[in-house]
Amino acid sequence: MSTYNFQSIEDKWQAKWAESKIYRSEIDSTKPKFYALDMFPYPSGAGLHVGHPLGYIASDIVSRYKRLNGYNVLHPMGFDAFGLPAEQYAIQTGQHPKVTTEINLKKYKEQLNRIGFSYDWEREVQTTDPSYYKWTQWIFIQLFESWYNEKTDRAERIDSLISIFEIEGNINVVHKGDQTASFTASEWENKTAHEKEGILQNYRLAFQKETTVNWCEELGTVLANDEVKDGLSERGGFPVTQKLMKQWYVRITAYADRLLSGLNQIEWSDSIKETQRNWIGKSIGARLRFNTKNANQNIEVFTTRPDTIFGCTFMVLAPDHPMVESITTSKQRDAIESYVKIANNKSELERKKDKSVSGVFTGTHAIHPFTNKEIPIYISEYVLSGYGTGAIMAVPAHDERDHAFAKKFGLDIIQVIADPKEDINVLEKSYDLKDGVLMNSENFDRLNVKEGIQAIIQLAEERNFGKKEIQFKLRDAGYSRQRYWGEPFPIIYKDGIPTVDHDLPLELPDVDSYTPSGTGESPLAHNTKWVNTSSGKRETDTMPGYAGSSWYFIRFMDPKNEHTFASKESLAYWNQVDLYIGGTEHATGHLLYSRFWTKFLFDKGYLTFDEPFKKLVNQGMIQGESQLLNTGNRELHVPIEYVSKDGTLTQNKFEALQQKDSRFADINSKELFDGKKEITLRSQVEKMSKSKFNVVNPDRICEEYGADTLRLYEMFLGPIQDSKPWSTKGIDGTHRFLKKLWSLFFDMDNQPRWDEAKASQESLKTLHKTIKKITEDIDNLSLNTSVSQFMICVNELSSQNCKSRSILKDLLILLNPFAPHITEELWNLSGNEGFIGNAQWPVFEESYVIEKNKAYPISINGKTRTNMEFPLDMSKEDIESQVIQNEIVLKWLDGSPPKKVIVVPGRIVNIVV
RNA sequence: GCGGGCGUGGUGAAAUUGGUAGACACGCUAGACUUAGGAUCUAGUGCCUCACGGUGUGAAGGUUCGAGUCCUUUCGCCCGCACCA
Repeated sequence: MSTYNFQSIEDKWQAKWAESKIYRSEIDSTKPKFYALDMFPYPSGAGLHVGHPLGYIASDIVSRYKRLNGYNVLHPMGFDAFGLPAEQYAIQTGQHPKVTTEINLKKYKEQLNRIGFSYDWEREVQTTDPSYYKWTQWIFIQLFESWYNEKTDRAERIDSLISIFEIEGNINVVHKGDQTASFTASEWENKTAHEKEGILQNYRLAFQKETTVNWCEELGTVLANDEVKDGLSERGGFPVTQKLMKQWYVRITAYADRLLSGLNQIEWSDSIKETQRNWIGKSIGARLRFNTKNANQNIEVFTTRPDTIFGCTFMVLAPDHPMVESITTSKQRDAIESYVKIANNKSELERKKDKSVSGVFTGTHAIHPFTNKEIPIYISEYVLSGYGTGAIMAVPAHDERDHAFAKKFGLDIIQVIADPKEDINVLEKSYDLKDGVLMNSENFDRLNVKEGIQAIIQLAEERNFGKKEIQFKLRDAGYSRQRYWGEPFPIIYKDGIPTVDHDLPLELPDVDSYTPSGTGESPLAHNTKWVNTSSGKRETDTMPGYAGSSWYFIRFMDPKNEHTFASKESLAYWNQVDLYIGGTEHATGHLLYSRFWTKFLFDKGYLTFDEPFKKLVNQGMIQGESQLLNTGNRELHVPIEYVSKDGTLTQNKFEALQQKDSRFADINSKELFDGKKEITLRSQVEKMSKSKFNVVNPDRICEEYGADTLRLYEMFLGPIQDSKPWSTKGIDGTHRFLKKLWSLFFDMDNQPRWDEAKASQESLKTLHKTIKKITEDIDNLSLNTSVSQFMICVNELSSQNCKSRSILKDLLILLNPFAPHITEELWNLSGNEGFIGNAQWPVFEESYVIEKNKAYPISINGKTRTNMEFPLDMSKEDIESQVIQNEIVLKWLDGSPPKKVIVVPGRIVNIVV
């Protein structure tokens, strides 16, 4: 057998690799390690399309390359299988989600294996496996039993906090958590167990809180902020409303600062770092207290612009601010109440859509802390209760939103910042920039904005009505889902107090129905036998999707350990993920939660690193090329398998389609084709999805061209970071390349071509150019240009009629990471021992590529006109004197002497005329 | 509105970081071999022009001997965040 029969080659080697377990990875302290990770997939029923493996191929190339360079490589794969889609599917079909998940998972694995990845499948993890989620539950317990000590700036055991309370109360405790009234040791002793737990919940890193949450009626569950897009659920696109519920939370806000600063020490793309910075949303400002007239109360506001306080002419509270009721005067009560009612009934989506200015006066005034002027207090929807203190000091001259409000309600607008560049009229338009000097601000006039902020905070602190404060947009992450298909909480309520169930794993029990109860209770609540234990009732909510995915990269290091989530030894050896490849859609979800959990486990002394992913690369999306048929009154997506390569649809195919697809059934085929054999369809690039009938399945490509061609082609399409449309047209080029490679080894009569003769200088040069380029490209993850270089290399070796076995052998090693099957086969056929994966990466030898001469481009006024070859060591002067005598140069000089001649040795000659 | 990124042939894209723009492929054109080709090989292919030559990296300026690359302005597209005080 010596023609390129990719199917039998690929089947054969995949079986041999699996049999010989050549991708098994074990700790080996004699070798440097490399941890290459893919974002593990969520196995849906649709299977993989060609877009999914893009990143997997790239990380597989790097993994194989690192192995050839002597690294001990950890390259695992697993499945994230808890969550909504599987459960929705289970409800629809009445099957247990475990069953459907297993079917999907099997299909995914088959598809992945067909592409020839070098995964160590012995390390596979599934988030739904009790031996895995045992440790997800364990980490939750660690969070529950920890608090964040601001003094040491790390998470510590809750036991130690309780000891402090017992000795001295909470007076000296500084923590990152919810505000807590101070108490002494004896006050602590006298509290009931309930009260104590209530206080501890303000400190715990996993805690319960009753708040307004994103409630999705259709899905019957609460969603995290990053699971909601524009007021609709990310999964399914159902409306999301606000609802008051008691929920579990994890205190990611305690880590806000460290999540922000940690970004500076990891190699991630600017855009994803920026997205995380935005999401964390740190702003430095001040908390200021305003007294109210008559009503003996203080209103606290958060502002980033304390320098503008002299321009504050009114205040605004969020409609659901707790003080609204108490400060509203009887005269205003009706108006306020009806406004609050309307505001509360609005869904998130309605509220976002409505940009109109509205509000109501409470009837009460506040006292300006500097001028002692009375300023009215309003409520308005434009102030959000969830940010800052839910109340603002309004400075219409320097805030666009306040300005609009002031205009509408006829309130004063006082300019307190002068624009250094031009005269401005703040009555027309607010001046929001942090650039300028203070005015109308008594003693603070002439300070610039930065100085003004400092000075006013200082004075506020001295006079005891405010202090410097930092606010984050980042919210604590909701951790409860009222659904079945997730990790159960290891929590039992004893007399209403949540206590830890240490008997792990707490397995997910069976239930009669997966349908949400609609009352906000999880389906688990139906299983009373499970819920009611001898020591109390179990928590019936389950954990969110990100619970299992936040730490899976750790479990891969030691996936079978029954005693701990991963041994100290394996953690110390495999350490951080060196290269993580995945989609950008996880920017504020998975990637942020993983960083949070890593930092937490680091604080607890379990990890020696506090950033999980050293380098992150986001692969672009592969879009589909939809084919649209114009039927006169509408355009229909034609399934791509019916469309010819040139984008036409034949009448025969169309009629076959009519039999299968009811969308086309009532179209009159004769009228549509009107005597023509085929119709040209309109193609359109859009998301690859089942609903657009444009999905290209990698199995089909493997069948028709082979996995090696698929791998090469996906890389050849362009930089992995870029999104690009899939076009099956271009794939012939990479397939042809593999055939050309084959014909370097075997001639047309299938006879071996190679010999043991010494390689020519030319071929050595081609080879070493290639070694250099491929090595650099893989290090930079510029894999598209690598494929080009391979093509150049094979083209050159072909035209050189290269037969040197040593050259061909090195070429196979270089190409192996990209096309593992064909290279393994040729390696074997051309008489090499063992697996090619055990070979050594060829060493680049500069002497082979050094040139003696250079064909200098000779340009006149920057435009290339001719080429002249000179030795590389020729002096500038000698080159110049020869160039100005050149025929073509003389023609351009047209008799006059050159103004200037620039000779850049080894590069270019430019003549100015 | 703020932030990040991107605009190069008919198409996917290269360009040693300021030095021959369009490598490598797809497609297309012509030819060879072939019973046939959706196989293989050869040549050509940015645009305008018979040609000499001109022109060309979204647009307009600028710096430079020289700009796809640097600077300024501007237009368009994609992504993220968004009454965040």
